[in-house]
Amino acid sequence: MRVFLVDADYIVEDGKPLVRLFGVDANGASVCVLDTYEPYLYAAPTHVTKELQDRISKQDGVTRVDVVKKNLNGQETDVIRVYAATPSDIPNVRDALKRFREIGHEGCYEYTINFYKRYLIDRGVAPGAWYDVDGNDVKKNYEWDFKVIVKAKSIRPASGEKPKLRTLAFDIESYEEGGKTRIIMLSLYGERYKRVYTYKKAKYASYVDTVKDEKELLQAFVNAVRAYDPDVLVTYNGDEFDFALLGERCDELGIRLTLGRDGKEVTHVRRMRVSSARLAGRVHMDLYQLVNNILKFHLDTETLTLDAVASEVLGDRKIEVTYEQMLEAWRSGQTARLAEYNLKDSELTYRLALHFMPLVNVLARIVGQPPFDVSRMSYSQLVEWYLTRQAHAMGYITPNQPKFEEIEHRRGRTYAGGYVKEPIGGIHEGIAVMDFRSLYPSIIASHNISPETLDCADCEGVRVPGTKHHFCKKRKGFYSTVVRGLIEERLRIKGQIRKAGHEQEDLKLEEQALKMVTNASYGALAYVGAKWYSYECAESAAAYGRYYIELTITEAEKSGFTVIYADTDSCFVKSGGKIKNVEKAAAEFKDNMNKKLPGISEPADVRNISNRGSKIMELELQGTYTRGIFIPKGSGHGTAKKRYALIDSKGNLTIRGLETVRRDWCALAKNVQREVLMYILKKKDKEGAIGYMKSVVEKVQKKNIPIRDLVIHEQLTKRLEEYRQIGPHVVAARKIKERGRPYGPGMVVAYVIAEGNGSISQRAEPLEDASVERIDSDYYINNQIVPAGMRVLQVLDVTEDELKGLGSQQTIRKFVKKG
DNA sequence: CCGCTACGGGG
DNA sequence: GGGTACGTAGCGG
Repeated sequence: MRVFLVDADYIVEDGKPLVRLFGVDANGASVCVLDTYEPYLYAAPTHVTKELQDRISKQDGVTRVDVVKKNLNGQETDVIRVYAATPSDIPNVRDALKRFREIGHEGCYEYTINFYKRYLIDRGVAPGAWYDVDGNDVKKNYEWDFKVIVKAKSIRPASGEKPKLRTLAFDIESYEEGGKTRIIMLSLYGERYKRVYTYKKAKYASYVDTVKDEKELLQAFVNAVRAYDPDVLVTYNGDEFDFALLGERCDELGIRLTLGRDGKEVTHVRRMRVSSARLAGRVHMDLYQLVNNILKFHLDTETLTLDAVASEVLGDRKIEVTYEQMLEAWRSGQTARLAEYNLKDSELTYRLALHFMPLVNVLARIVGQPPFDVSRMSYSQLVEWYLTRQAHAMGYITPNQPKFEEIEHRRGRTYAGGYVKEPIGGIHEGIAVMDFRSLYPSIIASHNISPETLDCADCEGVRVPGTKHHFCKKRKGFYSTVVRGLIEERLRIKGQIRKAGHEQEDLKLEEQALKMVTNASYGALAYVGAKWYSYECAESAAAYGRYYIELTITEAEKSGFTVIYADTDSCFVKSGGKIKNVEKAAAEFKDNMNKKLPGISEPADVRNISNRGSKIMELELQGTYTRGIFIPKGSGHGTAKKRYALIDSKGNLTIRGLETVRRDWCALAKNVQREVLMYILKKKDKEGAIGYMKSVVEKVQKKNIPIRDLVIHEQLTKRLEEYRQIGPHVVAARKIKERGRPYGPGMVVAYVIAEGNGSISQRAEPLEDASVERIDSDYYINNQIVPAGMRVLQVLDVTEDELKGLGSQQTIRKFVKKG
């Protein structure tokens, strides 16, 4: 039987753990594969003796021990593998072992690897991939909703087409009253399937089912999910919201949320600060988790709302209903539109899932962990699980997660990061942008950067520029080997894509996923909470990074370019005067540079490490632009960020670092910044921009602005009394309360800043009570409009006074000069 | 300017 | 199953 694996967990049966692998067969039928495995951890005592092994064997929970050779911190070491009856014994065994004098607090390893993860790593089984499974049919032994249940005899890697995964999205709407939140509506969306449940009568579309009450709604939901029988159940923020509230309501109303294919209820697995809702046999994909951890780095949107993400990814949006309108609709019984709104959310969630599930599956296959976990991992965790799998395959022990004190200690040590050449402020024309593909990973791979090759005693390495470190020339390091493997695999896939000539969806996806893991590999060395953290390695990679970008800058200048700006791995150039065609010159320059970089010509200091033929380090031409504005450091607030805007020959605007979409800015301020950029970059019209700013300031002074452009939105996240920090939105909410209108946690307070005495916060006025005549025009000018415009205009030597039309001496002088 | 606190997504 | 996200903004001192 050929099975596409999507998830794994374990149960304990007759005192023994049983791994459950979940998947679908070629026809899309649900499959559960049962397999046995033994939980264990490693103990690395000062000396391995028979006596110690005997003592460990007698500990509670320990079933047996054996001695294995493992590479621990670069040393071949005899370690004791300590087996336990069940996974839950492992923490107890570890507690007991750490009290052994020969082992101590730091002497146990890999005791935090969850049992099903342990199984996947050790057996070389990866979700997101096809396997040929041989086994005995044991379906009759279990009352589970799988089409096939087998006890595995063998599991071998196979290949197959795109898996047929049944996907279902859902979304709830809630209403708070008297301190209690109830679910008022619930929608589901799948393939040729849409349904909304609610319990208020109205003239609805045919997909709406009116049930008796909330309890029936919950039961209808459970029944609907089990009838549709999805492999993937999707939400947007379901971990922290939908499933949390569903759990609460089901508890109170006596409904069992039995959504698992084993008939079990949803479990809430704790992860760090939050908990995740997990179902047996179905993948709960919380798209918000994926977006917030991984995808946000690849999206333009700053806000990660379903609306913003769907809008960017799908080009489709939520139905426009404000929170207040939703509450009002429910109160007044105008629920037909609410049902449409609710269903649309599920539809967007469903379509986003179809869009991103293939990527998640590929990531799962590469990292070797289930989509449930992978979709909730941060970048550094993704790399760590990849490294953990490679470590096992290569005989290395995975380092322990650092303890709190260790993290604090690491935090205290900083090193020089990427090199930043301060931008030449102002407007530039004819710009080429070059950057290194995966600069840090390619340095780690090219220069053999790894914790165990650092400052090796048996070879005299070439010093890392600007440091007192070197890396071994004779032996390959674990970390560098793994990163090199990632880079080479990606290059191999890229080669396949090139060879295929046509669009290869699967290969593209694989290449993208490999890039994601590769690019996070430096972070997993530099991040203070990481298992493979190494201050010296991270410092060395950064030092090499500075070396290569500075080399690029020097060479670019020698070749007749003016370097406008450079940051870490990118270099912005324009003609120094003699270059006519910047694009052509930049292309030639990068080809010449690449001949000097490791991977094409061999680097001097890693002569013994074979990298012939593979382009590990590569400078690429990212793009060319007709015009750009660069904002230098030290102007305005926040200095470390790259802040520039570019426009290409097609008129596309690229804005970086200029936060035009911050939520605490009113719409007017955001529009002003964008408009000013368009004046400057598209029309080359500085005076026009100033004139525009002046006209806006004047309009605000005259209060001739629609009030909705001045509204600031902020959310109440708790009850009013709980606030210790009284921000403007809290003040506005207090006023709403005093004036006898409904308010409560979760509401988005819409307010404006009014004239009068007291701090800005104190003068926050709820939108409904506000009139444009009473707005504090000085606040809007000085704290919103002018700062937004000045971010851009300060570079062109425009002063604030000019914008406000106050006629400073400078302004007058300029005016006179021109006139 | 510094230190403390709150925020994100969801309804 | 250990650890306490993470980077930023606003406020008060």
